[in-house]
Amino acid sequence: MCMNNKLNSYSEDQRRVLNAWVKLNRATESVGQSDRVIMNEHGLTISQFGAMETLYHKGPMCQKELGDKLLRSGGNMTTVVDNLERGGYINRLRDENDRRFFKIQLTQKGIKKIEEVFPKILANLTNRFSVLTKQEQLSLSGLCKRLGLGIK
Amino acid sequence: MCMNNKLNSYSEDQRRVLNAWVKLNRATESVGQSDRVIMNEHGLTISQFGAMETLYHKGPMCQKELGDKLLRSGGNMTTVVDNLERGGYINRLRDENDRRFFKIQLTQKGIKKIEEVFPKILANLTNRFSVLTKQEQLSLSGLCKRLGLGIK
DNA sequence: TACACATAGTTTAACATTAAACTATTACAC
DNA sequence: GTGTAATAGTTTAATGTTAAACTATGTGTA
Repeated sequence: MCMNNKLNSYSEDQRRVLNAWVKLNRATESVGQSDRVIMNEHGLTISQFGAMETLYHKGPMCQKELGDKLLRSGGNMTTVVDNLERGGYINRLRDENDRRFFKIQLTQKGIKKIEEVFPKILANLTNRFSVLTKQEQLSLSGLCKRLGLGIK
Repeated sequence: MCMNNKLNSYSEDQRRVLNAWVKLNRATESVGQSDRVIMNEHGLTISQFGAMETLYHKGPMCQKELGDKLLRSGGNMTTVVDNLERGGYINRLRDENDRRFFKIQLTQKGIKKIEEVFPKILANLTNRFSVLTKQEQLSLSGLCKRLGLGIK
């Protein structure tokens, strides 16, 4: 039926990997985009929410560490932290022991915002993941952890 | 030990969902970023590769359809297709039956490029997914498909 | 001390991405 | 037929994102 039979030219192993990658990507984007709509309704971007959520749950840290946790480049962290600072959600505190570092910490306004938005994101995630059983959620976690870290 | 015990304030159900979401995101980003390095070495961005790969495997289509498949906005497709057209990788063909549409199709240069780069991406994916058994890859596909589409 | 090297952060150019407002074209109801 | 709604695509403003070159600061060694 299909005019394009190029996918048939790949081995079974290759098709299985391609299919897994496409499904993984689509699931991540689909859930992520439903989160984004909620964040936007509260005036935050995905990156801003991600940075604020990390600072909220893991405490103050420097930009480099934040970028490492969020898998983002240093230049990108400068941009995102600039915009959060302009919005009054975070402060940059120069580390006087080692002046290369800033300690990034949430302001009261930032704490209030993340405490307002995070429960709504959590509710959305709980809803999205409710199509999987508890065991399936644990299974997905385990598979993704190994895939992300390269652990057999 | 940890100064921030906020995560302990969530229910077991909530922590399981949060953990699954973090792991899913990290795995997708980790694999995606390894793909990106390869694409960049060949002068393509992730979006450009994604559009060309879709056109290659599914045949010519209009921008809207391409955007639907890639989960991207219409405005974004204009940008990406503009840049691909400027690079000589695709052509816009006006549909004379319904002049609202363009048919986007790969040029010979585009076909040559995707046939050069796609095998390297496929090799990288095969390598990254090799930490999972065949059964685990199939299991991951199934879980992600249901999560992405909201199917119990 | 001086100099090489490493690390944190910034800047720039190029491209990606969205929402929203917009144009052009087609479909449909009356 | 005419007007209204729907659809494909474009534009704009704002933000995100990277790589690469850069500044500032600290480390370590000769």
